[in-house]
Amino acid sequence: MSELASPPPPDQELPTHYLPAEVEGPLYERWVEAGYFQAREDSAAPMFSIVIPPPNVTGNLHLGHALEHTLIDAVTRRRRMQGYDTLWLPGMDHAGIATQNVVEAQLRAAGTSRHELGRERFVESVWAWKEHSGGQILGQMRRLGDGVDWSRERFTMDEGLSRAVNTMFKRLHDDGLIYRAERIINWCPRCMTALSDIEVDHSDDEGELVSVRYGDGADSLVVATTRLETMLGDTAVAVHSDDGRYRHLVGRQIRLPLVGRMIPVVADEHVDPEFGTGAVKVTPAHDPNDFEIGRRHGLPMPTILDAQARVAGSDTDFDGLDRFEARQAVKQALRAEGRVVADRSPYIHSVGHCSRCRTVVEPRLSLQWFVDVGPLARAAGEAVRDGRVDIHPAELTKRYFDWVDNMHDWCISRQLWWGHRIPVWYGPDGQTVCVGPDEDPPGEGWRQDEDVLDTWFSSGLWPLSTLGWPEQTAALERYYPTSLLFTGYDILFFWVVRMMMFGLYATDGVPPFHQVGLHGMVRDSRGKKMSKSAGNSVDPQMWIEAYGADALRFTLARGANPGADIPISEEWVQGSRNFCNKLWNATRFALLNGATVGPLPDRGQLSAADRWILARLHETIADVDAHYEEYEFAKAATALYHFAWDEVCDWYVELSKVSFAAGGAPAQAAGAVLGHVLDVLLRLLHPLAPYVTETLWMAVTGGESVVIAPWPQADPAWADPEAVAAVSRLQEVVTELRRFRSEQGLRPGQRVPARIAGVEHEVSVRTLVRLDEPGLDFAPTAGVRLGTAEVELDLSGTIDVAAERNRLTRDLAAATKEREQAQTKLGNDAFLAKAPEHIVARIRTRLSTADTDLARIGAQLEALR
RNA sequence: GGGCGCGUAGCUCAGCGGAAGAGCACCCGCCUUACAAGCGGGGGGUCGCUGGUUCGAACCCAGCCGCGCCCACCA
Repeated sequence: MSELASPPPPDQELPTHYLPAEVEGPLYERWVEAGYFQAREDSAAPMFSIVIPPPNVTGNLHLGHALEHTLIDAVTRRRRMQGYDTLWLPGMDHAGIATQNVVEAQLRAAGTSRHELGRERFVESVWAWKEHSGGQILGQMRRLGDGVDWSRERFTMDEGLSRAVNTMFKRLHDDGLIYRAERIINWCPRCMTALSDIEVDHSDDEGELVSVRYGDGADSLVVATTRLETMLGDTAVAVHSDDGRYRHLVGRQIRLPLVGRMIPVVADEHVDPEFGTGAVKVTPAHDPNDFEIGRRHGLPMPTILDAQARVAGSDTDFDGLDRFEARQAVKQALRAEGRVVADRSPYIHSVGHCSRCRTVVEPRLSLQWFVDVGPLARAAGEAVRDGRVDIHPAELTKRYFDWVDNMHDWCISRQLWWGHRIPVWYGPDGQTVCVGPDEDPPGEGWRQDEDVLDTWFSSGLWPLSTLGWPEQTAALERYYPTSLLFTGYDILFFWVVRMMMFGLYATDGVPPFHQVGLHGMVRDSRGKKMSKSAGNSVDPQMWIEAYGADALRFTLARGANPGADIPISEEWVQGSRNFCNKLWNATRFALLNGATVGPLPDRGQLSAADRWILARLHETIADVDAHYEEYEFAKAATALYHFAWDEVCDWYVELSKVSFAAGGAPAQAAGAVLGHVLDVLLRLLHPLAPYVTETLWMAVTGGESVVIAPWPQADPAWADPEAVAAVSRLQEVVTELRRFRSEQGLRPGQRVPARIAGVEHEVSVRTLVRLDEPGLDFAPTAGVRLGTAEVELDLSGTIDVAAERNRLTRDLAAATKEREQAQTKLGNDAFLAKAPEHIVARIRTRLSTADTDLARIGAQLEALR
């Protein structure tokens, strides 16, 4: 056990309530000034480094940030107390879409757009907003007291990051893993940019399924589509090669209505003969499947929609119409020709939407940059399969594999203006050059690719770029790979996989972290996702101000089961604040009664209560420590909550009053034990409630700071089954007597004379239940018996017979049921033969207990007649 | 269409093979000298349904029913 060689605490006067604002004020500054959170790069201590997910800068701290930082900070504080050298690698989103979304929304509200504003001024605006909201959010983060260096400099897209991005692009490019190709990509006509697969949200929407006859006479068939306007770009009709219905048509040309051009009927395995008519129109430039069919059959691929999804270049009267207008116009025209065979509406089908603006995504043939993820994803999968990287909770590992094993090539070019520009230059004669970080761009007549890189390209470099990569810096040497990445499961694919791929690639096989920890999303008290549109989102700042950062943090931790979402509401935060207050007052009691921190007295000097709470303390240490190790914050928090409140406050503190009242050696022992228990408890709680535990711990121990106090170690030598059993019996007797009192309508404060026999710790019982010694005129009017305990009470008058009979009757029913259950089991030969010894023994004990209870209760009921 | 997960007290959730739990809410009594942000007592659940395995099932298996989430190129 670690004893603190510190002076006895100064006389402390704590107010009766925990006042978070007063506590938090100076502490954070003090921690930072003392350098508790600085990594000691020259130390020989083991190290623990964490990549911190950058908060999205949109102006306000939200509960997601608060949760993430609470948990990461808890992990870090524990590691620091365990003697690790710790480092956070924090950052703001440096190329993220959130900020430019905000700016774009503002522009839209002002009736303009980025295209009117111009590239240069748009980028300036984004920077300005980033500066503004970034500063604001950093200030808010500090209220949580996580002790990280949140200086502005750490959160800018600086030269170092650009260099890392450029280096990675160049390497992948030169290795042939980045290529440029015409593909069908997801295109947002409003944002006017390409989107990667995961930036598209699918939902089941109402549309219409229109069946149209293509061709004439015998050379005709019926196709169905939900996007009728795309027929203007059709270059074939496909059927399955085994489909007898259409065999005669394969290879023939049929006439495309409205447009008039002749298109072939091709046989392709992709077509499902069971679906619809078994014939499908093929629009290679506007549908991913059709594109593949087009490639297999060498079909032309005319584009008939422009960047804003207006019909263009179709050589028809529909040119200039918006895609949705065109859809109806085309249908009218086809109907006029009598070609619409069926029109199912509404037809529910899955439609892709832009995750930024909800606009319906249009598949579009366009020239984009891609990463060939094959070898990268394989390596990312391997690193987890062979155990170099652990994912917590393990259940999410399967999802990870599903993802990396089936990953499509990654479209990394975006037609946005804020971000890292693709470092490829085009020469006047069609030359292409990828310019590396130390190379000058080519001169006159060359122009750089207009596109910028997907935000996750730079984010994926986080573990590297924050440590100075591509330079071989000392930090990189010391802190790569990091120990842990802790983030929400929702960005396992977006971010984690990307970091894995880049990290492994850049270092020839060293994964960027040893462990990945995943937490859930914050929900409201009814389990609904918090969102601004649903109106149930909460500004954590308000709760921090009302209840304190500790209350918010403890609430979040108490709900954080790995990988599962956590519900939260104001009542929960209140409960946590109340818990902080409980700790506060328990400490206050300890200080008022002269609790000390120092060597504990010999075991012989300790009361049963002392030995009991110390045994429970060490069980709790072992328990809580194991939970922390597995990132089971909810279990750690709950265990501490119940130990502190139910055992320390409700029982040990009450029992210690007997010792303190006795004075002398018992009082000294209780003071030492109480001081020790609080010391350890506060240390265990510190990761989850840093401010209140720091304040109280300093008050109790007089130590410099709990931040640098050693992490408690469980010592099985403190186990004490005898004391645990004794206190358990004591609790039963006290509870039974309290129950009697309550049901008899006795006021809690009213002292009652009683004669007690067969009870081990009589003085404790008398104190806890407020029973006086019997006087000369003692005239017992009621009795309570439990086990060996016999208590006679003088209620000076008649007792409430009805209440007492009611109480005993309930007990009788319970005992009867108990006995029946036990008897049934014991009467079962199979049970006796097959159940393990200790289970049978337990049932036998239950039976005998039930028997004695029945006899006792029966006698008492009899006596009431 | 696939995959994963969940249905336990009014609400949010733990428990995951041997006597149904917690927090909040609810009812009764209390300003009892650390704490009314508190103390003591109490009520409340055929653990989604139906079968199966087992001496024993909230817990394991199968099938239903009802919810989530993720993935997916069904025109």
